[in-house]
Amino acid sequence: MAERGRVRLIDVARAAGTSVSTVSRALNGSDRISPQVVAHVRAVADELGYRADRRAQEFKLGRPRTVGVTVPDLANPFFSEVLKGLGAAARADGHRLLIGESGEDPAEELRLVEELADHSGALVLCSSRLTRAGLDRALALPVPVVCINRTVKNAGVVAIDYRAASRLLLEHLTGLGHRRVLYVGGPAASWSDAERRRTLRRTARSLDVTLDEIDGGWSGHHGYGAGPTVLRSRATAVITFNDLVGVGLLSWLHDNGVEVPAELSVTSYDDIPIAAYSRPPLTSLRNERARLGELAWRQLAGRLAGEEWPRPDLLAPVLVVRASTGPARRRVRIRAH
Amino acid sequence: MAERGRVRLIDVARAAGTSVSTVSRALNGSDRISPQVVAHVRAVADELGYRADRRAQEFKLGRPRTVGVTVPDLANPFFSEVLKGLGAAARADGHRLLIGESGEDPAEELRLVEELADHSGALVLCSSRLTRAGLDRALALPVPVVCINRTVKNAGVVAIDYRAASRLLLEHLTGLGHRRVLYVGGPAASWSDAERRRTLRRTARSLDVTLDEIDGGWSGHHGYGAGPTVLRSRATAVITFNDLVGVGLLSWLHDNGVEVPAELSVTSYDDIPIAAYSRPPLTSLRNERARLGELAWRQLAGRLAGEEWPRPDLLAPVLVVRASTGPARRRVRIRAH
DNA sequence: TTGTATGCGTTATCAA
DNA sequence: TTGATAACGCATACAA
Repeated sequence: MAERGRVRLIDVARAAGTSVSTVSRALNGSDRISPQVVAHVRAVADELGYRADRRAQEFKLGRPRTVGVTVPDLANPFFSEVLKGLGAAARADGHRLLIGESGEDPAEELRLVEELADHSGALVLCSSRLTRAGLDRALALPVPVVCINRTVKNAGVVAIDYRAASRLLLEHLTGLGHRRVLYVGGPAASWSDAERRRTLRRTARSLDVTLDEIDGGWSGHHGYGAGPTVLRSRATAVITFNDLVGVGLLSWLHDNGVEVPAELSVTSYDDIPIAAYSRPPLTSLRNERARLGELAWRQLAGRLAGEEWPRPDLLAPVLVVRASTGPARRRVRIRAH
Repeated sequence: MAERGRVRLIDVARAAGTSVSTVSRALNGSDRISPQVVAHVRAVADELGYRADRRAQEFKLGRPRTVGVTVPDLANPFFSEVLKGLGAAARADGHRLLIGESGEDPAEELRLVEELADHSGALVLCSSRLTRAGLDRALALPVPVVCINRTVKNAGVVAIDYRAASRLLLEHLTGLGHRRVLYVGGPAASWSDAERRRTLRRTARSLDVTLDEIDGGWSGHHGYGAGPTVLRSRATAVITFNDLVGVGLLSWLHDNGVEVPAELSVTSYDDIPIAAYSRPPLTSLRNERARLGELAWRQLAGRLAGEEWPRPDLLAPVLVVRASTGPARRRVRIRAH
């Protein structure tokens, strides 16, 4: 019995010799109804294999219990973890996740957001690549929006505290004697990357560290490709946009005979699981990604309950020191290449 | 103007001085309608900022254009890629992805499947951990189901050709002189793991290779933890369940002074991006994970169009040989530990 | 070509 | 405590 022959409320009512309202009440546990009727209706419903049409229910009831989420890239472990936390929290409150991937493309993300909004009661934008105008359109939609890793007015905000993060990183490096640091950047439209650069610059100034920057990306490929530029620089320590980039860079350095950390220290943001198993293991900033997702749902749940947006949730990262960072070497040796 | 003040079809009709059906037809591009009216209605609709309620539309029209997907673990890059391919293909055909994560738990997966089925027009189970009985219940749902990496009757099937995969791996190893191989397994309820074991055993027999097996898991942690057992074994080559396990194992071997591949060869399944950047780079079986998702959607699309299930799509992997495998050493040196 | 009226499956309002 | 009926927002068969 395919979709067509589906058992409806009225079928149960007929079989039970009663009305749809009674059946509805019996099944939904209303109080103003006799226990015998409830038992009878339940029995009949079971026998017929009745399953309520949840779509019709939600349509009638109003807001869909679905949370729309956009991520730039599903293959990035950072977002996987955020989705995990978000999904678990939302699910615990009876909500589902509708997920869209923008492919790092702002225009596509905007299409996605409008599409998702049509089927969701709330929206979460992970590391949104939306333009300022695009974001305004998103916020004008008739659903509450939380941004993860992007600060925005009139919306929920959950983000990593990059100010604290950058300070932890640079203080660790200066503690090891590094005075010249190179930052290998991330995706162009990334707020996180902009924020990392901004806070690194600021902190570098206050710590009297010389900070150079080059463009990069988000994957191991980008890190490997940055190898030659890194080597040509006069930096004794490198900070990469994330661990994937860091691991890619480590790989290039190894292939080209550069000792880490003896000749060059490498460190990065995020501390995804693989960071512990790279060679050498990567010093990285651990952040509670799953918690980002969880907090996003908390904010949404509050908002849906009629509350105002709370203050942004800022998550402080923890520096996990591993073997990829060590004392700065005395002299920068320039190699031909 | 929040959810309440939403502009409906009837509002547009009133403002345009016409009826709902005319507006509906004008907006949906029906043919039997005069161009002037269309223009007028469109103008009014724009002015009012009308956006059709897609939920109501789909409710009225019937099947939801949503694909429900379950994965054991969102943080596993294998599934991320599958989701990518599936999402892109489904989206190109106007469908969205409703995603649920089972946490490797068969009972949770069953709950998830029933929940997703309530809101989807089709289901994709990625590496389902469902019991036989659970799977039967899933297939009894009024939506078409495709299984990725699990063979099942009366459903769509898209899978990696593990028979070919295992043969590629073992032939590569025997070509290097290995006669004794150890397999570090995956998650308990995993069909993929069972299939890898089955095909490895069979191929090992035909190639006269001695195959030992130990239990493992799916993460780097599991691989690292398997280190001592691996070392105690008499194998000259190790095959791990996937690259994450492989990378974890490499890390342990390095920490304990075991040279790879001089003393031990390591290889695995999947070839996720990180495999190319591990130290040493991992010999692994590349499979087109995104294509798995894409093919799953193709099967569903056909089925939804009224066709029968096609034959299972089997994807042949390609062996990517890197530096983690080399000639078998002559003697197995047993170390104290 | 346009308008009226019905129904999708459910819940909620109102009488009985 | 129950039952008939009106919504929810839209699309469409049918009537005009």
